[in-house]
Amino acid sequence: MKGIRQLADHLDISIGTVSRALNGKPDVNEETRRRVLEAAEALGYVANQAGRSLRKGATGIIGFMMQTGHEITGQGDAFFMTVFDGVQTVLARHKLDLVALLCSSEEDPDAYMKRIVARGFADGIMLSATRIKDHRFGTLSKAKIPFITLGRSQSDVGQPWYDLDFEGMADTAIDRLVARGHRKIAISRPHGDINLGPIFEDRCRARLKHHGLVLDHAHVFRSSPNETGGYQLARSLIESADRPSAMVLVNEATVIGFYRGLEEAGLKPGRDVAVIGQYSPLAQFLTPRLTCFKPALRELGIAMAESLLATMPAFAQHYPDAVRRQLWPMTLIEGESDGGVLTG
Amino acid sequence: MKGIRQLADHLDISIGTVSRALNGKPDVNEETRRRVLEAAEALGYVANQAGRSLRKGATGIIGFMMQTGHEITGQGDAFFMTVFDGVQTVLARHKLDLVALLCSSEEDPDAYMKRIVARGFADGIMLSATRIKDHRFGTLSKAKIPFITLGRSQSDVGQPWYDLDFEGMADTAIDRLVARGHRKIAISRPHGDINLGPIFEDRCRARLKHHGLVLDHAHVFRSSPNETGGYQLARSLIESADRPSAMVLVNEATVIGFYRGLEEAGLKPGRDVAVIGQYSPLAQFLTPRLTCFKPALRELGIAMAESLLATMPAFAQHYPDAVRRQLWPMTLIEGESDGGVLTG
DNA sequence: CAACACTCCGTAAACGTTTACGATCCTAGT
DNA sequence: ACTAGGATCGTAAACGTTTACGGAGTGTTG
Repeated sequence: MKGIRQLADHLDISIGTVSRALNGKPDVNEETRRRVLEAAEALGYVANQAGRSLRKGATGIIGFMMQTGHEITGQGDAFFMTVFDGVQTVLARHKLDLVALLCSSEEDPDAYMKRIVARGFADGIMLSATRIKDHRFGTLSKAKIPFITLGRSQSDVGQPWYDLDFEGMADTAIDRLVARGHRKIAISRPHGDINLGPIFEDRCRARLKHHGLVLDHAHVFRSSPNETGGYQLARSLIESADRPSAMVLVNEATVIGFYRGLEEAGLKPGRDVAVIGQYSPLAQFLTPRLTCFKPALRELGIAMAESLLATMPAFAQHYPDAVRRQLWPMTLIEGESDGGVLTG
Repeated sequence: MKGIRQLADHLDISIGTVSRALNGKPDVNEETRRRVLEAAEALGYVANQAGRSLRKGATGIIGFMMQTGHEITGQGDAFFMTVFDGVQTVLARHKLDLVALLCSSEEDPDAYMKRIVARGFADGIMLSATRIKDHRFGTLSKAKIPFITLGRSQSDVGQPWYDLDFEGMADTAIDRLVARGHRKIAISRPHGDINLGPIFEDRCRARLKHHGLVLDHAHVFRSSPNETGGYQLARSLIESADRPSAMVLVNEATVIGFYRGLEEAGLKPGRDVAVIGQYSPLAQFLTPRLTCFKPALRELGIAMAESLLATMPAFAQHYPDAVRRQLWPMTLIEGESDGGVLTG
């Protein structure tokens, strides 16, 4: 089946009518519409995407940008896959397709986004791993491409965003540790310029201050968001002067390396060092089970997709009260990794 | 910048010349070419993808299909991300873009592939999680879309494929366990119709037979390719009559759940039950460290991309001796999880 | 000087859609 | 019977490129 031309000839009607029939336009006889749909099905006709995009100036694609090279995307694929799944269910309603735009580790993320934008790849973009200064925001904004971010940034241009409620996580984690008698509490934040870093550190510091405690700068550790990063984190913690009795890990991928690092030094998580982290599918299979914060990721995907569509003129009508920006709650899952401080 | 028309007007030359200059065609004066390139750069002109695809009948996109909903893609994102990274480096040479095509858990993979093919989404496709009978092969073959699979299938249509060398893994793992005195060896294979299942089981059985041993059907376990699947696997193993002393896990995501399951029953991996698995970033952080088989994934991506391009007329010339099909080797990483059987 | 070759460039068609506009036909109201 | 208006459909332009073809100009050869 070549194109709409052949389909029209086969039915002996004009291509205009065929197009209208296929696209559900009103001014076409229901009987003809039925014939057209049947013939299209029978002959396996599907509209050519290039032709359609060219004419309509839209691609019907929503892109989700990710970085390959697991240095950065150490977040575990369960994370993104689950979010994607939620996004999909919303996009499917509007016959939009979701694709993951994969930026190679060899390419600069900002340059990559420029290419994607210039090519007119997608009608809307979702992006994560937001940095403190993130040029992708400006690129998208200038090109007037609707987008939403998972994560905040100083480069905010008024776009909608969602983010995990790391503030809530910080507060609850600190409160909990303090209540269990911990006084010297350490935290880890992603290294580099990931925006989450300062947000989490500042909030932890503030909450500790609220309890009359201080967050020692030497107790703010930076780690790669992966297993090895967690291992090195444990090493650093062990060697640190005035060793803290508790650690809050903001990145979920570090926890297993952290556990291992402690164990090699004869320290047991939950007994010698209290550990609180972010949920990952591993959390409940660790020994001791990790006390952690778990976001509802599929629902996050749904909400983000709706928020994005609400900013796109073609779909906004369907989402009059989508929540534009939101700190996404995480629920506490109690494990045994955050025991109290040793008394005596 | 609207289109090539504006750029041509601005330079006061025809659009034909501009197009030729931009695309590196020979019959254009080098001086004019320079001017065109400079102006394009200055005005930020980039060719509209829809127009170009329409005319050329090609999109410049290679798609890699994945399933969301981590039931299936429990393989860990480090896995795919690393493969992608390799693929990218090859595609970049030809200005091809790689996107991940995400099939929602709610949609049938075969139907999804049909949609993608019909839309003319990509010039070439890579796919994984191949099933014993996989209709995607036929869909792609009929549409004459070049594709390569990561994994084999009975639905083979002569397309190029790569696969991890699970046969080699089976042989080496069995040999190793047998040499350490194990006689009752169990294996786990993915449940459902993933093609890897029968391949791995058959090879393990054959290798055991080679040693004069039999693979009891009751000792062939099926598990979901994720942490929970591993946990349930341990439960099943523990409850099984005539309990095996060793287990070979073909899926890397199951290992942590398996460890946990054993521990809860007071069994120690490497002492009470020997465990051999497939590498994952977790492997070396488990206690005991997992003895496992590790593929070079980035290189796999490179090789697969080259093999795919070799089947595409437009690029074949660059890859005269790409390896079309290949069992990708895995190297043994020795941990402490596969100790010998208890004597006495 | 004719003939030819070569370089460079402009013209226009083609790719497959969607959609504004107008034409046709039919029904109903006067 | 005449007109208004609605239902349905055909026509053709437009979207932005690439590329086959041919033309103009210049230089080279016999």
